[in-house]
Amino acid sequence: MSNSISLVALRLFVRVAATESFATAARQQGLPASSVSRHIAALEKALGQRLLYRHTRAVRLTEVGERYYQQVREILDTLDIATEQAAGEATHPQGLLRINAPVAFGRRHIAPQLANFQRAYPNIETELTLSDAFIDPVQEGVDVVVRVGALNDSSLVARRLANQHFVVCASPEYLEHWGVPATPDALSEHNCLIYKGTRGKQPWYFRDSGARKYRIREVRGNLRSNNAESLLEAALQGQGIVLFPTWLIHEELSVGRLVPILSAWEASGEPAPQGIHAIFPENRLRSSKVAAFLETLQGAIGEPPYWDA
Amino acid sequence: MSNSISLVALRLFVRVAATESFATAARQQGLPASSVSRHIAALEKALGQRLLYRHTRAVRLTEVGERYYQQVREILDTLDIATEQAAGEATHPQGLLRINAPVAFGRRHIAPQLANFQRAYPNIETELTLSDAFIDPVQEGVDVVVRVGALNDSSLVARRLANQHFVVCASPEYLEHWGVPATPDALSEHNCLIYKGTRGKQPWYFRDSGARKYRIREVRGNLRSNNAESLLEAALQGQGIVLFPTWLIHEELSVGRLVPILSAWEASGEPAPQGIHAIFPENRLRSSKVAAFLETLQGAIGEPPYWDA
DNA sequence: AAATCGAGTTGCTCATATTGCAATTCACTT
DNA sequence: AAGTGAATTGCAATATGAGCAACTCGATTT
Repeated sequence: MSNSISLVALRLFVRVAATESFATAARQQGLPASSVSRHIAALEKALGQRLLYRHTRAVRLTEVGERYYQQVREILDTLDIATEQAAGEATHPQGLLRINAPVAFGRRHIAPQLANFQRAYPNIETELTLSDAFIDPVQEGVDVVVRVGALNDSSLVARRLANQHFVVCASPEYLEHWGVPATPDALSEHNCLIYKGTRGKQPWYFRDSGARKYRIREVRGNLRSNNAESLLEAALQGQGIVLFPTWLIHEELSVGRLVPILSAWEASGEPAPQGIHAIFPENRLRSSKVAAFLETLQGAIGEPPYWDA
Repeated sequence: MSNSISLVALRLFVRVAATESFATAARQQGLPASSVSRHIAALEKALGQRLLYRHTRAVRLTEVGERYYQQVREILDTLDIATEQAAGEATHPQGLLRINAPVAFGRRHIAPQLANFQRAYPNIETELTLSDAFIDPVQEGVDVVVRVGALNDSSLVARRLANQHFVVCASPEYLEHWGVPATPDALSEHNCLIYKGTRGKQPWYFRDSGARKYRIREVRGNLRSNNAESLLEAALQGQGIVLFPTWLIHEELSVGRLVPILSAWEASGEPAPQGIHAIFPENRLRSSKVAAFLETLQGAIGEPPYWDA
């Protein structure tokens, strides 16, 4: 009987289905796992159908569970938006806003804005998590995810917050000691600190001012890392030359602890320009909390972004 | 907080909004009025918004209430359909099916079919209410409404169950005593029992077999009623001539208690052919209960309907 | 003008459902 | 073979909703 179904049960089901785990669903909702178990059981009993296969190690949706999950997720989202609107939150947004961002970008450009944001919207509680691994907002139950660089898919909506510019630079001490390279080719004579992530060594791209295509320039050096801030640290200590997006080093550039070089060329860490995006499930598009946050953030960053101005 | 909202509260809110009354909503859901009051109050508290104006005599939706009502109604319908599907009811429909039909048609052609239907779908509980006043399925919380004749609006979906044919007829005794009119014009010499409903006296229409348009023929008589079965009763007792749809009198025709006359003409109680329709909210379209019922009913009626065969 | 009626709300008690914790089971990992 | 993480089950404390009755308020009736 559809009358014996409870909203919490549906919410929990969606969380369990998204995370494929009773335990993390329980944690996300701040309930004991036992409650989750029982709610799901009650839901299954009400439907007379098994929604999830419980393997010891993993939880998998059954066929009907899969269909039901998709439908219920959509329904709950719609309900939440409708409720939010009715609650007048469209004019005075309130509630919990969960944000996820990359560590470096989040610390530099999200966290500092949060105070402003909270002041403008005192009824919004924010929860900022920083992580560099890609986060699926629907799986994690997060409202907005900020990502730098390429977007893979999907059923998610992205909004460009800013464009990304790279500069080649080094500390004054380094340049004084080793000289300033005059052309990209000259970099082969220098110690270049290279980012090496999951996609291998990040090549350095250059193009003449005004040219359309970037060309790869081979560079070498004695330090590679998958952690940008370590490379930055090394560069500050005069160990070598780095290629970084401006949002990461605008502070160091402005106080002169790093000096841009090769300014006659445009450099990049990507074969094509990449932006900084906010990503969220399609349904969150109309959430006033998300809208308010993005509006504030976009406004604070500006166009061009303040770190490039 | 959208988390403190309960499904029952939403269901009750929809019922209250549809009926504009706490009391009837309570009755429909089989709950004490106090519970309804408290659930609505809780919902309003959760939203921080008043959804309904309580005037002593009537309950009216506020502006936000109106919007929320539309949205929630849609959401609940969607949820119910999804749940029904997940419960495997698509293959084995079950649950409660609420049907409303006009008194005369319902008694003759719906009620007798119900037994068959119940046998075919033993898990469906049916609730048949008969009433001649037009019923809004969403307001009354009914799944299917059967209506004869013109459809007014609306946001509802209609499905034609059968076409309606009229015949002019009288009892053998009447015809023996007063003679058989040879043409429609001759009716002016006879006692015609006329239906007089909310739209005034129902005129009688005739056309030659094959002609396209009906023409009104004035008729008179000493009995008018807004109740078809009273006229029928009078006709059976030899009081006069009646014009009725075949579904109403096929029994009497087949046993000879009424005899059709003027068969060379096509008669009608409406200026244009009118059908018999099943009406339901758009969302119920995909309800397997409703689908099963309509399928069974349509099959039982046949094409042409059994009362015309 | 007083009385009545219908509709909604509020107070109170009782039954039921839910929570949270502890104990148990189970399958996989070390 | 023991250990671990994840789900389920049992149980006591608690919170929640149902149901009934009393109460308020405004409109219609007498």
